[in-house]
Amino acid sequence: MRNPSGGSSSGIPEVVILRLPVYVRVLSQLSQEGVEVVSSRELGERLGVTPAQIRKDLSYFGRFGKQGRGYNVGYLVGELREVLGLDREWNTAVVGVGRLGRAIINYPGFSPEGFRMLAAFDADPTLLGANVGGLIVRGMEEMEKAIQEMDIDIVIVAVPGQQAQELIDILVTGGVKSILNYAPIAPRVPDDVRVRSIDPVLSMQTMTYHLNQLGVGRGRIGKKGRLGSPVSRFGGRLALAAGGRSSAGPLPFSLKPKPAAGQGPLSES
Amino acid sequence: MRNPSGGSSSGIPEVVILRLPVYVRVLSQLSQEGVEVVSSRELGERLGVTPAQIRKDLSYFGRFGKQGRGYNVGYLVGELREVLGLDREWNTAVVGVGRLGRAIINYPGFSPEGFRMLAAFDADPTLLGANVGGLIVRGMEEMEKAIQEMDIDIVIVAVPGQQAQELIDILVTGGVKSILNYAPIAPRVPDDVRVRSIDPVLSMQTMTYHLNQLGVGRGRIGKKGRLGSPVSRFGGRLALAAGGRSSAGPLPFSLKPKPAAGQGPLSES
DNA sequence: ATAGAATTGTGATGGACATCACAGGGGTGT
DNA sequence: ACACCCCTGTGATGTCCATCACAATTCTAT
Repeated sequence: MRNPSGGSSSGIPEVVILRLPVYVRVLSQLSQEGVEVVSSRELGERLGVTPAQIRKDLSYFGRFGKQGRGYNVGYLVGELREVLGLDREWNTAVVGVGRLGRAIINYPGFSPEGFRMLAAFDADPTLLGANVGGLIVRGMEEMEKAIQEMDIDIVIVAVPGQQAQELIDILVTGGVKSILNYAPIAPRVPDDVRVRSIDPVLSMQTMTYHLNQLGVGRGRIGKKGRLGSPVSRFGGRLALAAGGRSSAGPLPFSLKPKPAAGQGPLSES
Repeated sequence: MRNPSGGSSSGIPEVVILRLPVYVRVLSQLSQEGVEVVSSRELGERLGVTPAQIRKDLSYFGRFGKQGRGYNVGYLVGELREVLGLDREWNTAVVGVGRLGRAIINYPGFSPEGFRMLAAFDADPTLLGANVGGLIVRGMEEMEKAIQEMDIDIVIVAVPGQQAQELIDILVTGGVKSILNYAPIAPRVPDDVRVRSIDPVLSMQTMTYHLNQLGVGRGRIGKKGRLGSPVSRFGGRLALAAGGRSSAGPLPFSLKPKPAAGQGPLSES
């Protein structure tokens, strides 16, 4: 495969793309505060990122700064918004109109950012025709056609885990290229499809490791009990005072699925 | 700073910790399906990860497998749950009981995983005393004391962005070491505090970049308009047919905040 | 004008981590 | 009991990307 790393086929690393929206957000805020010029150092302090990283990230897309001075906030935010496609509107649909799906549809944060919620689908016939946040719930059999006709760009998956992979497969077959997945699974998709997963439980479970190392709240035993043998080894590296950093290491998964070729791996974000 | 990379002070890379919960999830599923033994190859196919990565990840914590055979599913899942602290219960509290906070409190996914929702706080006096999903909403002035008395391990932040950093500062001062942040900000915390952020809009905004490269749905112009100059450069790397992979590159932020020393950078996950 | 201070953009460097590749061990069938 | 196949655990290797460090440029003050 041509593209050994995380970048799309242009030479821009995926990590960089993942940081841009954060830059945009902070820059927009600065702009609203009336700040006209900002240096990579100031921006870095505000974000907890090194100035060098910011400069290098931006350099992938152009030369937006002025030596000795910094970046014009309004200009830079505009350029970045254009790079990210945030100067456009994007059509989205939600599949799964349960508790979660309804919360998503009613979430007021998408629309101001240019994400138009245009359709909702659910397999439950009793929901059919219901009005949820201004959308009429449609059946699954309409989905593929409707997505194409309405020119949906991004589909938000909010169905139970058991049905999620199957749904995602259908979406992929139907030509959907971007999926925001709320189901607690590790979706598999082809290389040209992008999935981001939102999974609060996973996030919590990665924090418990560090709490555990800290020796926090010992004594509360879960009801779920061990599934395996009771032997407790720990590879020899007990590491008291695990402390550690909060900052983010690179994320969970990066691999290039060697075995199941043609399939993307675990989701991002 | 001792710990140059992403790992906590033990030698275990943070990326590895971030993958473990996913392994646990798939292993639990296999266990329920009655599978008793699994090889790193099979596991890798199921997850979209190379077998070598799985073996190496597991090797940080012990030698759980058997040559020529694979891993005993029940045993492995038990060991990993112990490593992650998933064999215990964890006390959590929610701050911010608006639309989002209520959805979080009522989310049925936490409790089966051992996360006990024990308290809810909000600054809005009209919410004080209200019963939300079985929790009585308390005022912010009670928060710090209550968190300590109730032995809260993880605090979920669901307040508006403007108040989020201030709240997080208070939590940190109060000794909270793990925060799940739903506010659309890049929280700054000291190195010994862990934050994971959940930010659907950010996730969407990283996908639009690739859609844009694909030339999807050109012609829909956002209302928000450009903020900066109209000049449209693109650093020379136009990259048609951006295709690219869906798989996850490492995550957005990893840095070791060089400037603002002692502060953690952008959130994880 | 000129000196000095600040800041960008980028080649070079280094570190973290994914992948490779193989020695060592174990199971199975004849 | 032997031969064969399979699979783990891990040192060695390679890749990606964050950081460094500096030449080039711009602004400010005098």
